[in-house]
Amino acid sequence: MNLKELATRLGLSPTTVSRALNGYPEVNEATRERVMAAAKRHNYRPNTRAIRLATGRAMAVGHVIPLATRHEIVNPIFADFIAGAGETYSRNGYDMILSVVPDESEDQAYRDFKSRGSADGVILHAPRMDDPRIPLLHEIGMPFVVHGRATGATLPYSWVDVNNRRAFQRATEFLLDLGHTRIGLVNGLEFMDFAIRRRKGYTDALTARGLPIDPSLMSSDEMTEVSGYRAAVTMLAGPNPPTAFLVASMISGMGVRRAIEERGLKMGRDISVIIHDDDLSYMKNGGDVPIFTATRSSVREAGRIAAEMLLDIIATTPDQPRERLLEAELIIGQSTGPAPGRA
Amino acid sequence: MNLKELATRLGLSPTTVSRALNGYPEVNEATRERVMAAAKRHNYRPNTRAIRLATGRAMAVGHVIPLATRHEIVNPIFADFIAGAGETYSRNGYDMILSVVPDESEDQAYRDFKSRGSADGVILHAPRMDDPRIPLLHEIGMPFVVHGRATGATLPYSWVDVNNRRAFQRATEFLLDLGHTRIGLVNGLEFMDFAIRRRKGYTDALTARGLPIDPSLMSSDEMTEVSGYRAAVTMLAGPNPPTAFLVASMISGMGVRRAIEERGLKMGRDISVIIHDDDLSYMKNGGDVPIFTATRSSVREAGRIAAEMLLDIIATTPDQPRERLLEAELIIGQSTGPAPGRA
DNA sequence: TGCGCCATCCAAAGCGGTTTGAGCGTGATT
DNA sequence: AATCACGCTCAAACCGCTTTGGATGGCGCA
Repeated sequence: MNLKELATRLGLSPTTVSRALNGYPEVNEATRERVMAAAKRHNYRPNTRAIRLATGRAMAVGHVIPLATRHEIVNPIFADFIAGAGETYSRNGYDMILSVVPDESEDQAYRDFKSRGSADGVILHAPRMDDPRIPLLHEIGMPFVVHGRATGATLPYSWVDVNNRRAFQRATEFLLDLGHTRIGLVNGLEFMDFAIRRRKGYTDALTARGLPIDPSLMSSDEMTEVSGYRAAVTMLAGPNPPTAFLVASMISGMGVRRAIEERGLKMGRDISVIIHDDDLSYMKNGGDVPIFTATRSSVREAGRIAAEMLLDIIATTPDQPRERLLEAELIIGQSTGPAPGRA
Repeated sequence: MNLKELATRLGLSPTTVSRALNGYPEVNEATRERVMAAAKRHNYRPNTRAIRLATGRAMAVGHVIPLATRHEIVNPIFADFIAGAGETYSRNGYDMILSVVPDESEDQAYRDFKSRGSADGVILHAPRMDDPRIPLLHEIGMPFVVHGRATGATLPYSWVDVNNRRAFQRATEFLLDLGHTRIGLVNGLEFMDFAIRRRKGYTDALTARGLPIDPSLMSSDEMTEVSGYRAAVTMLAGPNPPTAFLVASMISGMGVRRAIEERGLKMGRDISVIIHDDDLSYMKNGGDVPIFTATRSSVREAGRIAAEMLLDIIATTPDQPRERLLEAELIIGQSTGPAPGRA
C-alpha cells in the first residue's frame, strides 16, 4: 500500500493525503480524519526511501566504529552508549546506522556518510588529544556531537562528557583522607582524552597535598582484565608498593583485585581500590553495598543525552556549540578502608 | 556532484554514465574509463537515497535490540557480534541499522523494517524456545538469519550457532576425568536456547557416567559478575559442595572466582572452573596460559559468518535454509586441576 | 449583483538515481 | 545497393514521496 493507492482509494489526490497525514493546516479536519482512518485500516506506512529522497534528509545518525587493528577495541562501554542513544533515535523516528571499518578508512567512512547522504549527523566516539576528526567533520560540514572532549582542539564543537578530572580528584582525595599516601593509578590509554583528564585529577589531588608524583605508581594501558592485573602485579612487586589503587574501569578493577588476592591480601582491608564505574547494564557494581567504591556515571545516560543534543543540532543548526558536563557521583563500597597501620 | 552534473561535464547522458559506473557491458571500454576517471576526479559518490528508491533495495541489514525492561540486557556479547557482522556489511556496501526499542514493540520494529523498506534482511538475536519472532518474520516475508537456534520452531530458518551442547558435554567430561563428581552448573537464563543446550550437554555427560543430576548444583540467571558470585556462594555453602564449576560466561566466571577466593580457596587447586569464552576483544582470557580453562568460540567470527550468510540469502533467495554449526574448542588454562584428594 | 477572500484540494515538478525501449552509425551480409 | 546486425548512446519513464503554485467554489460584504 503506497500513497498513490491510498489516495485513489479515498478519491483524493496524493497531495492531500500526504498533507493530511503530515498535519498540514490546509486540509479539512473531516478529510484528515477520514485519511487517518484509512491509513490505519490499510496499515499504510510511508516508504522511508522515498521520504528520504524527497526531503533530502537521511533521518539517520551515523556512528563509526574503527576496527581494532591495533589498540582500540570494540569496548563494552560502547555497547551501553549505543543502547542509550538508540533509544532516543527510535523515539524520534531516526535510524541509527553503524559503520564498522578498518581504522585507516575511518575518514572515508565520515566522508561517505556525507557524500552519499546516508546520515544527517554523527556521534564522535573516543576522542583523542588533537583529534583530527574534528577538523574533518567541520570541513565536510557534517553536524556532530563528541562523546567526551578533545584537548587541543582549536575548532568549536559540541560535546557531552563526564567530569573525569573532578571525579578522579575526588576519589584521590578520598583515599588521601583515609591515610593512603601511596596510590597506584591504573589508567586507560593516555592518548585518549578521558584518560588524560583522569590523570590530571589524580596528580592535582596529590600535588595539592604536597605529595610527590611517582611515575612508578602510574600505568596506562587498555582497560582489560589482564592489563589491570599486570599493572597491579608490577606495582605491588615494587620496593615501596601502593596501599591503594585508582582504576579506570570495572573490568580492569577485576584484574587488580585478582592481583591483590593472589598475593594473599584482601581488598578493602589491606589494599583499597576505587574504580570508575560506567554503570554498564551487564556489569553492575553489586547491589546493596557495592563491591567497589567507585566514581559512577552512566554511559547509557550519556548516550541518551548526546543523541538528544545531536538531533536538536540537526533540527535547529545553532551557531553556538552545545556543551554538557556530567558529574560523577562517588559511591562508597566495600573496596576501600583506612590505610594499614592507621585506622 | 551528482549523476546529471557529471554526465553533462562529460558530454554524455546520465544513462551512459550510470551504466559505465555500474559495469554494464553495453558501453565502450574507452568511454567507461573516461567516466571512471572523471568520477574519481570529481569525487563522485552516488546518492544512496536515490539508489535505494530506484532499485527498491535498502542495501541495509537491520538488527533489533529490545531494551532491557525486564530480563534481557544489552550484553557485551552483542557488541562483538555486531563488530564482526558490521565488518562484513561494510565490505559489501551494506549499512547496518540498529533499532533499539522497548521489548513490547519488538514485533513492530520488524514490521516497520519491512513496510517502510529500510532493511533487506535482519539478524535475529538471542533466540528463545518456541521463539515467536520466527513465524513473524516468515509472515512478513523478511529474509533473516538466526544467531543461535530456536528449539521448538516448526518453520524452517537459517542459522549460525555454536555447538553448545557438545561444548558443555566435553567440558563436563573433562572435569569428570579429573575426578570431579560434584560439578556446579552456573548457567545463563534457561529460556534462552543456548542455555538449554548447554544444560543438556552437562546432564548428558553426567548421565552417561551414571551420575545423578542434582538440582541444587544447577543455577540459571543472567550472566553478570554478581549473579555468578551469588550462585557460587550458594552452592559452596551447601552441605555437600561442588569441587568444580561449569560457568556460562567469562563475566559470571569472575563472580564465581570471587566467591571461591572469598572462602579462602584457590581456583584451579581447591576448586576447578571451566567457563565458556566468547573470545570478546576486551575480555581476553589471559595470554600465554589462559586464566580460565574454557570452551572457546569467537562470537565475532560468528557475526561475520551470519552476516555473509544473510547477504547471500538476500542476493539469491534460496529455497533451502542454510545452517552452520561451529564447534567450540576446549582450551586448558589455570583454573582446572584434579579433584581434591585424588591426584 | 459583483467582487475578493478563504478554505480546500489538486496537477505537476522535483529528489537523484536505474532501466526500458529506441535511435543511429557502421561494417558485414546478401 | 539494400538489408541486417551490432555496438554504442540517449530520451524518457519510473521508484514513492514532498512541495510549489495554481484551481475551484462558497461565502461575506459593499
